[in-house]
Amino acid sequence: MALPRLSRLELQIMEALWTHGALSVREVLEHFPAGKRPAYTTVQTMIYRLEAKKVLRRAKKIGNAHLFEATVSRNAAQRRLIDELLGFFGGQMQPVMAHLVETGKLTLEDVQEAEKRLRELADKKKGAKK
Amino acid sequence: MALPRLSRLELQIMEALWTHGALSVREVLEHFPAGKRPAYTTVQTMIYRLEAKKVLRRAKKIGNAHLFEATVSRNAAQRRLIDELLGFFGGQMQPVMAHLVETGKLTLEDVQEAEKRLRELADKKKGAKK
DNA sequence: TATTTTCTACTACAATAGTAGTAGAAAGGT
DNA sequence: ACCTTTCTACTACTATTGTAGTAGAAAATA
Repeated sequence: MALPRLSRLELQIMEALWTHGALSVREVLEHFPAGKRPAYTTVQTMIYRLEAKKVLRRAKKIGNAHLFEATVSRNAAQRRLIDELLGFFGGQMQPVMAHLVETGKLTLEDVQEAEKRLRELADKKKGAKK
Repeated sequence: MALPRLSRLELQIMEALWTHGALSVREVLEHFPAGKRPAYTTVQTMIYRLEAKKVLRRAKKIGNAHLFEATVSRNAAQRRLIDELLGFFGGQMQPVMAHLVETGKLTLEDVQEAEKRLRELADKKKGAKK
């Protein structure tokens, strides 16, 4: 089964696990920006749901608390997100790039790095074919 | 009020309006890929909800049918989507770019165009400052 | 060991999203 | 004018997401 769609809150929780490894409910909670922390049991519920979706599992137990760890990679989840976004743009990347450039989210280094990669891929393809 | 978050189905409906202008419920329905068309009233319900959110309005009436048109631009909606995506990546665009390149979603032209834009912006900034 | 704290396991409920049926008005065709 | 089709305006129900309370077990601590 492909990895399921993760909601906003679910992703925030997974982020904590991807970044810090196995965590308890309380630790996940504490990785939320103070001020906008949901209730302890809210995080707990979401973690249980993520467990049901099998994107995380109970790794071990410390004291009476379970530690949860991600079972899907951040990379896979990111790809899914990106692909969904692409869906809306029907493959048309110009507007996306344009917006990223205008708002300064994309640096010259980012772009040059991408260009280098593209050229490498192009070369490899040419070499392989015929 | 900022434009509200639009769900998947809502975006699909808006897409039809952005692309084809004012449409009736039935016309929007027909712009769904045959095979995965929801019921007529499903589309109708979503359109009513979009109307409540004020992202579209009744433009005119042809026969007994209303024609609906978008009141927010596709561009604004796209920006919102992109910004949301950025949130998850914490501004780190490398993984996004990498994925786009690997999967061939980004062409060399796309990247070069972006690079040109970036240089223009850089020049303008330098000129303005000092 | 008695008390307090902290967790787990459940349950509950509101909001949003997706899906669609029904009744009756309006238009269209014959 | 009458039957048929097409719309509108409501209503309804399910699934998902976000949010959190409660009861009781387990651990920490006084």
